[in-house]
Amino acid sequence: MGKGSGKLLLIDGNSIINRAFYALPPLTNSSGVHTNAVLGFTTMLLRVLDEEKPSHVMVAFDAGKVTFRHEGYAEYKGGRQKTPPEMSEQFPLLKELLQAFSIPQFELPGYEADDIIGTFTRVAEEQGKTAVVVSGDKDMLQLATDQVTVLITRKGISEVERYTPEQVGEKYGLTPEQIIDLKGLMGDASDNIPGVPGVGEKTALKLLHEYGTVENVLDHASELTGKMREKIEAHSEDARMSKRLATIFREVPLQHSLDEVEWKGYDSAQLVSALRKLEFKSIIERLDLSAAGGVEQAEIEEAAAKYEVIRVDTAGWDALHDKLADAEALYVEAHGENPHQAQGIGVAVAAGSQCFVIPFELLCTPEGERFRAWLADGDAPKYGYELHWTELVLARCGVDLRGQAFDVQLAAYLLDPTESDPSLNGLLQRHQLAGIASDEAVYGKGAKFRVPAAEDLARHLAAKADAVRRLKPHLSKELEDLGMHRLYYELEHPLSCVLAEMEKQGISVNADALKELGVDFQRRIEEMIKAIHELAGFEFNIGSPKQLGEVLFEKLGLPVVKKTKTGYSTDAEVLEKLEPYHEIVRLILHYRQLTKLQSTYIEGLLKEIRPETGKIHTYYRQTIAATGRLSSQFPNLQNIPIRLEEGRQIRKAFVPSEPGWRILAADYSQIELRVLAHISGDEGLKEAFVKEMDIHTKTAMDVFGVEAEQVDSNMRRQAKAVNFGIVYGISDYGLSQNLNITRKEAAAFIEQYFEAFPGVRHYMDSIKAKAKEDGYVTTLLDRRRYLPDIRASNFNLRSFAERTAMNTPIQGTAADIIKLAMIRMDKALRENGLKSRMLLQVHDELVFEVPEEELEIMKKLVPEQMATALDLDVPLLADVSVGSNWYEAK
DNA sequence: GTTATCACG
DNA sequence: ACGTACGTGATAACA
Repeated sequence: MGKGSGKLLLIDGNSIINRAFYALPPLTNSSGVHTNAVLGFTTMLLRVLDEEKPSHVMVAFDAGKVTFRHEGYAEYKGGRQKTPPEMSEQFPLLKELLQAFSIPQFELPGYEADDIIGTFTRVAEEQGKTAVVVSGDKDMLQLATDQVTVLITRKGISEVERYTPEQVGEKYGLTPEQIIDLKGLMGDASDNIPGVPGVGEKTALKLLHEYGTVENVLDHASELTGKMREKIEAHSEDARMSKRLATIFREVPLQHSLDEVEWKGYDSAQLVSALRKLEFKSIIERLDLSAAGGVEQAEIEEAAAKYEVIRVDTAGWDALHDKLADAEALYVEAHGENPHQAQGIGVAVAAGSQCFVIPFELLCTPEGERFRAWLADGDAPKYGYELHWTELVLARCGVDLRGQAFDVQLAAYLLDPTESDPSLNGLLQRHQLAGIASDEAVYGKGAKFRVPAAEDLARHLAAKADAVRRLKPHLSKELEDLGMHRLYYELEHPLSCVLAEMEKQGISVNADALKELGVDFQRRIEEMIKAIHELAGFEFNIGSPKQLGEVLFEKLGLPVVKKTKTGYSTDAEVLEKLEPYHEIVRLILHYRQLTKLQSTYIEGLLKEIRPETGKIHTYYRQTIAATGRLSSQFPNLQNIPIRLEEGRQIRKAFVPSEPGWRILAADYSQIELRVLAHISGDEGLKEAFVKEMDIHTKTAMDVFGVEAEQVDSNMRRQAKAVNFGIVYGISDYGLSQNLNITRKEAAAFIEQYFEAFPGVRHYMDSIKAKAKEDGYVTTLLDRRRYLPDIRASNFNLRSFAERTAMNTPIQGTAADIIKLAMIRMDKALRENGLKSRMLLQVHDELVFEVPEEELEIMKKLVPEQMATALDLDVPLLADVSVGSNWYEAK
């Protein structure tokens, strides 16, 4: 395409979809997904394509919420109504459809669609091409020139008004450039652009016909009279700013050439499949595409909504009971993230060609008995979504769940643990299955949450149960294909049931002990506040990093060590460096420490103790950590203080739930370095563990080239840091930061380490190479993590991916091992008929409560099960200890 | 909602 | 030359 020929079609995506949404009546496809705005957009698009016959096409979208316009005026677009979920759920659909049309989409953080379009028209003009801009926003008229025509939708979107500079002149008596001045004076309520109050279109036009520009109007304000003069003089700054806000920025840094938006038409098969998904039958017919498209899409359409929704109420139970033998998928809906608190909404079961939906209130009625028996029947297999969470929700109203056969969320996590959208809709989309309505659209968001009418609710929950059923075969096949079948069925799936038991059990926490500690902390915090304010010379909020920064660096003039994006950094690392300068710093550090303990651990934990039982029930999330670790929420019991004595006291409140019982804790010794010894095969490292040497001392000996007797505590400390660095995927910079040494010195340590442990060096090199080759890394049990950035040309991204490649197999294998140990312990407790209970997991530690008479056997059994969970080339070792609370079990 | 900070392995 | 140690969750302040 040479210069001078060609016509660009530039579409303001946000504006058009917005117009379309409000112009067309609500419309949903058979699974309840709203589609009216996409339909309107499509109609407009086809019409303009037909009429304009462009050579190039693109659609621009606004990206993010904050643009450069907010820098000068934070209220820009403020007070706008939030986008209703029925509309926002249509954006992904539209974007998918545009892809099927082979139409490129542009968005750039910090800029709006009209800026991108403005930039394209500038480039088009420079290259002697013509352009047609489509928008619902009259602001765009400022772009009109001899080469650029602007189409503004009217009456919905089926018709457009065509504006060349002449037509702008006819309609407003202005040049296109003056449209900006018009807006500067009259403002725009929808974007929260103020303009001059009291000046509307009429007045603004009159002024502009007389004076031409905003600036000129302001310069000649003295020639005006009365109210008008007062208003304009009082709001001259508003007018100037409004003009700036209304000006389209035409220098957006886009790294694209016009060639990239050249449009050669769409692929019929792709388009028809997208249109079928949306169920836009009339458009398929209009384009005469009925014959196009593969069988696959037809199947998808057929699979969608091919079931009957049956609402179970007081009368509907019998039909459900008859079909329970065929039931496949279960979906339990509850509102809230915390399974120990979520409010039950409804239960859906997909069975044969029917989906039954039971309101949650009916679950525990006498009529629900047979259904509850089915839920509790271990021989009645159920596919589900987040079954572990579901089990806890049901348990709260005394309903047992057994027979979990497959969890689509858990499976999806194994297939890609870093996938950010774990929702059912996300899963459906990734497997190219028909989507369902978004929760946001059905229930509303945040405070506006409402359970819809029974019929709408039933349709939604039925769609979810059906989605689970449709997903299951795809996911289990993929697990099979990737060789992850055993990881799922032998590790993660059984573990989810073990976790649910632990969480239901909970751990007893002595509230009085916590409160007592809290009183002490509070007294000391108040003393410290006084002392800090006295040293500063005035009162301020020490907890505010902003105010603290001002006090330290402006009032007291301490040196600025580090900055954050928003101001001075005041984190512990910085404060430690500042300690010698002023005694206030030490107090602030201590204040921080105590307030952390008070708010997160005293007050936070007290809120989580259930008054009826005195227990805390955490929730282990099994599908969060990219490495395969668990995470703990509501509250997090994996970060209870231990490193500093003051915080460690908190652990005294964690006690056995039965009189006379004890807390038993067992933790793996150096599990990650042992894993490293195994997977790297390094002889020296393996030998160190076989001979049960102190690994940090051994490292110090090799790195510093000295005998064991010559290793002092400082050498050992540094060697320990090197070992941490190795596990994290070492870099000289990271190690230098940690040890407060120069990068050169750190690099020398690392080199020494690799010379002492050549097998480790080889492992680090080969795992990076393998990751580059495959695009992912795996653990010993074939857990997988993709590293898309491993081949990035950006140094930072690539380096991050390389460290992850080195760390994930180590951290992930350690996670595999303790998970195995948990399953084995659970089994061992049952098989030996023991009363002891597994309560907590903290990555390399398991915590139990044990009756006195089982102490001896448990002290042997637990470390033994942990040590033999997986057979490595080095021994695994678990240390065990017992106490009357978690503090003492150390 | 995002940011800074800090608790753990 | 590039500039971060790996993996999490909770809280208070701020926007």
